[in-house]
Amino acid sequence: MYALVDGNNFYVSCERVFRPSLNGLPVCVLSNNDGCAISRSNEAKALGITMGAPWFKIKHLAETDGLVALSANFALYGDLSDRMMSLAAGLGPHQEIYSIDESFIDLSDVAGNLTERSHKIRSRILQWVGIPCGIGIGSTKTLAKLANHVAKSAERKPGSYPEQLAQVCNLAVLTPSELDAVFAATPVNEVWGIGRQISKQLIDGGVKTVLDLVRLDPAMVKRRWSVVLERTVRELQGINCVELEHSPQPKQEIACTRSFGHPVTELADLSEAVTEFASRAAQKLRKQSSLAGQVLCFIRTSPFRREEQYSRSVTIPLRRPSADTAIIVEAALTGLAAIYRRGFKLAKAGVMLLDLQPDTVQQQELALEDDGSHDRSRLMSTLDDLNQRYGRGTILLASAGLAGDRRAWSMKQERRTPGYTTCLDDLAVAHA
DNA sequence: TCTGGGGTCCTAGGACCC
DNA sequence: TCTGGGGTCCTAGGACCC
Repeated sequence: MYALVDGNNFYVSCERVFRPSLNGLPVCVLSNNDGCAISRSNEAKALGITMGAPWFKIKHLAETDGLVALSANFALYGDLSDRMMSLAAGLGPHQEIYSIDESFIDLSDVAGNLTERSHKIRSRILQWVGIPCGIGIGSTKTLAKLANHVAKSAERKPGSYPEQLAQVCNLAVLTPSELDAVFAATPVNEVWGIGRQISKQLIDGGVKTVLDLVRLDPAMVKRRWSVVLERTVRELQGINCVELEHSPQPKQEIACTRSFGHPVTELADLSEAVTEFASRAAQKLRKQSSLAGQVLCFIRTSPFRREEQYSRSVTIPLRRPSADTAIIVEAALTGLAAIYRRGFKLAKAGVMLLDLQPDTVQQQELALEDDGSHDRSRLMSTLDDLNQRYGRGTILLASAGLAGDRRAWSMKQERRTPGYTTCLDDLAVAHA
């Protein structure tokens, strides 16, 4: 038995914790560059704002309907996420943190009334952290996800599901006919693992609701679609196919990519950007104690603009696996020089680290004399410590250029809220 | 004028091997 | 006109997730 605890409209809810005046208003949080809406309050959803809607297309709603848009403040969301997760962990013995706002809890050996217990945890998260959650319970992870969808929909859209399923929905205690009714009321595209392409194919084939899907023969589903969809069908039928991850697995690839605030044409500016992306990626790499075998660098124009497109990537193998910022930046810049072409308005660039392996199994080269690698790794730890303590960008490679917003490629963030819980200068002040 | 960032898994097809 | 069978490894691309 699993529970899925999921923060409602998470980023917007985080902003509301520190600005309660936003309650009841249509609010959305924008992606980097204030590009598009990535979190929406219920009121914003009711205005018809879809996930990923470009800001310039919904901007007019600020004047006509009082829509409030905020730049993403990931430091704040990460911190509130940690607090929410530690309370959610109280639900059962094992927790898998699935994303910034979701965690699965293994309830297999938890005694007592799971629904009541979940309501208590939900209230505690709301009171202690300020984030409203939905909790779904089911015998597989896919069913728990579905239950979570029901819990949130029942609350947001009265009449969509029975009222008592709002906020906490435990599918395991429903009678077979109640369960069928829930399945029949849920469109197939709401199922975890069924996206746009597959749901279109299913609907074309007459499979419109979860009830239609759960009644299919898994073997047929595998033949006609894939093992992935077969697993989903089995999970909906109550057969566990996706285990809980008890400990977070190290990443198999690490990326740092950004869209630019303005189009970039010059190699010098691109080199600064790529230096920074590669440095940040290397830092993430060291944080999970890994080494990279290859470095990928890419640049591209904006696919949304009607002009000649240019998109190239190149993968540079390292002579031996490394987590050294200087080596990774050098590889990325070598790659950049190879794919750069003058005359294109570039909109985005990125660095990815591939072929990752634990730093404990590093294959040593036959060294006839001390190659200084020990000193290098101490230098990297010192670099990370200083940037951790005094803030990102305190120490960086000279090829990263000037820090701050003077760079040609810096992203736009015009509606950023304070780092309420992560920056001393931004602490809220209580007035007597 | 203005459209995010960071991941995972699976499959098909090519290269290569005996 | 005709051209085996079986296997592994790698990569690119598609689909999905939040």
